[in-house]
Amino acid sequence: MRSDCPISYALDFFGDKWSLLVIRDLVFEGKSFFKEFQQSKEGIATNILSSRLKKLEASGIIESRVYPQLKTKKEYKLTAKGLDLIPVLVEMIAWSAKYQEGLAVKDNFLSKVANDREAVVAAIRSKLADQ
Amino acid sequence: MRSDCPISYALDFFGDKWSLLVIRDLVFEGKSFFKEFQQSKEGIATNILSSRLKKLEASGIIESRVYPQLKTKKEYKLTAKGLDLIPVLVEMIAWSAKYQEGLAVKDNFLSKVANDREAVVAAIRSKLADQ
DNA sequence: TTTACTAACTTGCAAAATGCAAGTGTGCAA
DNA sequence: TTGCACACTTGCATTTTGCAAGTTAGTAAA
Repeated sequence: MRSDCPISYALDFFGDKWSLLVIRDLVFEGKSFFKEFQQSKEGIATNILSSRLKKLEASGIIESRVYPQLKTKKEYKLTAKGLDLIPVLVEMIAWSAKYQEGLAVKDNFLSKVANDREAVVAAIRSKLADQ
Repeated sequence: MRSDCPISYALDFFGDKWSLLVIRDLVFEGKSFFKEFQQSKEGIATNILSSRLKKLEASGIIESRVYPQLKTKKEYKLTAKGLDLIPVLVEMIAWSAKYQEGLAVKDNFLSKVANDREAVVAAIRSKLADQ
């Protein structure tokens, strides 16, 4: 930890170009497996992905278990601490959508967030819980 | 830009360990000058600070002008695009405060955010506007 | 039970980013 | 015109990242 600043604390967890993309894949893309993360369009290298998954797990943001149906696979999922990052992601999406056209953001996302941000977060959470 | 994903887009701006700390200093610490950023407790190197200020300015998140009272100084301030990152910072602070005790977060910050997040953001904005 | 296949890493090495110390250039005040 | 403050810049060592090529272990068909 670099200081007692909460922003600095958060950046120690996901202040890089890749960690939040893994979390994005878990939250919005329904991904759970190493290979799925690897196939995301940003193209993360396998060594970086491996180190990020380890760091996120050590940080208590994700957890993993051997996938029962195929024991060579590991299944990753968000912990409560990881799920609580959804509001951060939502604000980042809203900010990006406001300042850059053409991003992959659903049409009425901005108005939904402006109108009832809590409901947007709750909807994302409940969709995840179904899986 | 690595992809059309809004999270990825945002990370291209501030997906590192330093950019958001500069923005934090601008938003919460009332800092405006190179030396002030440099003196923050995390200890940013001058070359990194210089490159981050340039990148943030090129991105339209901050702007600078020669400080009239002392022309060797440059004064940095947030643009509208930068000010719109306040909600992201607020969510990050709330997340950190929830999961780590002892951080420098005001006592009732969490309850204020839970109770009326918009008001918290508006209060930060209006305090900044006074300067 | 051998062979092939798949998934999740690991390793080696080159390239890029970062950290640190020591400069440089410009304005200002004595 | 000397000294100083401030905002950078430079050089170099260290660290992190990116890429390609392994390695290990479970699975499934021959």
